[in-house]
Amino acid sequence: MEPKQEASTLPKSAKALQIIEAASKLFLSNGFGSVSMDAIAKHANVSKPTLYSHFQDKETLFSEIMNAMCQDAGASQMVETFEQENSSPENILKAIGRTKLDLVLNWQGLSLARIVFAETTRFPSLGETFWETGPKQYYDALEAYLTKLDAEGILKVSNPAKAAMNFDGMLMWTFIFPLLAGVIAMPTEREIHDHVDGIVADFLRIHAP
Amino acid sequence: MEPKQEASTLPKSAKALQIIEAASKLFLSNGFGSVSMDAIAKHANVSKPTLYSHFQDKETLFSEIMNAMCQDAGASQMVETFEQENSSPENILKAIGRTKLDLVLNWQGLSLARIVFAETTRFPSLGETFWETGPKQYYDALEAYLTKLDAEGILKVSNPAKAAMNFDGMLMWTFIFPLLAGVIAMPTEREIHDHVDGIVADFLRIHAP
DNA sequence: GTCTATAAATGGATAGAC
DNA sequence: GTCTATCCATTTATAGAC
Repeated sequence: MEPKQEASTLPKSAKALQIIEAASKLFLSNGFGSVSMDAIAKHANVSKPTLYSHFQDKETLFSEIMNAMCQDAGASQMVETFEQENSSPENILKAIGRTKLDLVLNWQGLSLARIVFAETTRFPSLGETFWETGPKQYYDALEAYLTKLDAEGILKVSNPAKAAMNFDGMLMWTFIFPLLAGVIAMPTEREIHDHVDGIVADFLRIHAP
Repeated sequence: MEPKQEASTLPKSAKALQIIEAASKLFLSNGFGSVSMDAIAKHANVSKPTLYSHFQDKETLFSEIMNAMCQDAGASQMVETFEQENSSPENILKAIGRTKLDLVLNWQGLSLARIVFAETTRFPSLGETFWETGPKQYYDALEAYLTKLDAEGILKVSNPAKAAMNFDGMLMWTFIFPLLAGVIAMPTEREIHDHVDGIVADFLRIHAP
């Protein structure tokens, strides 16, 4: 077997991609335990031996897929928006808030959170990858921005790290908690918009100089 | 072992209680999928036919136990503390905050949350029971208290329901989110105490008249 | 009512043909 | 590399003895 110039990202064959796609969907929908390798093979339109030729076992498959998903979900969106210099802190914070909520408040984001929370005791790397690639980057960036606002005297933020978490807590909790408990429907864009405006107003009041 | 006038609440035999106790522990530790009826029978020191004579099937057993646990966890602690009239709003809010965090930030509370979030799609009644018996009662009581403070002009709370959620969000998020993701250890009493003080200060600043 | 033993089905993983 | 067919362990659930 000669390696051609095929392997650009990583040598993933078409079958492997089929498997990953099917498994992702099934794991997100049903968690780890109640998804069988039979079901994955069936939905991917491959046989079980093919499945096992690409992935060592079920745990490895799950770990690889979920870690990749955490990275995709995190890396893509958390680096932008912050500090288009020509906008007011109020508008920047609103943009940050809406970006965050848009990222999380949808079917995939919620499912990912469910899985991470449920399976991180059995797969510790899952929680770590999720945290490092997602929330941590967000909090670090937000903390840096708040530190800057404090240094410039625009806001008074004595503990930027705590302030970032509290901002995010107010932002998320109203929606994420009842959503995870399954007692409300996904909020509309309008609801999200209004909520963010309210939270930013509260936050600015807390940290008024 | 003769059953005397034991059964006060509901006719639960000794064996049934053994089963419930063992199953509760196992479900909390491992979720629904990966706990087998064999394991439950074994830990309860009963045979499988005995297990099945008391509970129709695994799903029913899970549902019954978890719903009962949600009720226990909710009913016990949410009704007290509010409004010992002789204390300042600041101190009452701090007491409320500490009570809530003490209730949730422990091994059982966290496990319960994991299960509810993970399994509420398959067992919708789980999320509903959890919400109605726990968080909802808390938020209703807090909302009522904030409404009163607003009416008395002590604080300015234009939307008490939202304010209650935001208070709880700031209170919980710092701990609950990284705990669920498995990336921090359980906070100490000291950390909780300091955090609550900070949150209450922020909340009072938001709603200063 | 409770247990031993087992049925019936499904799970993860593999041998061997193509 | 892929599939058919299968192995073996485990799972849910029950029949029948005590």
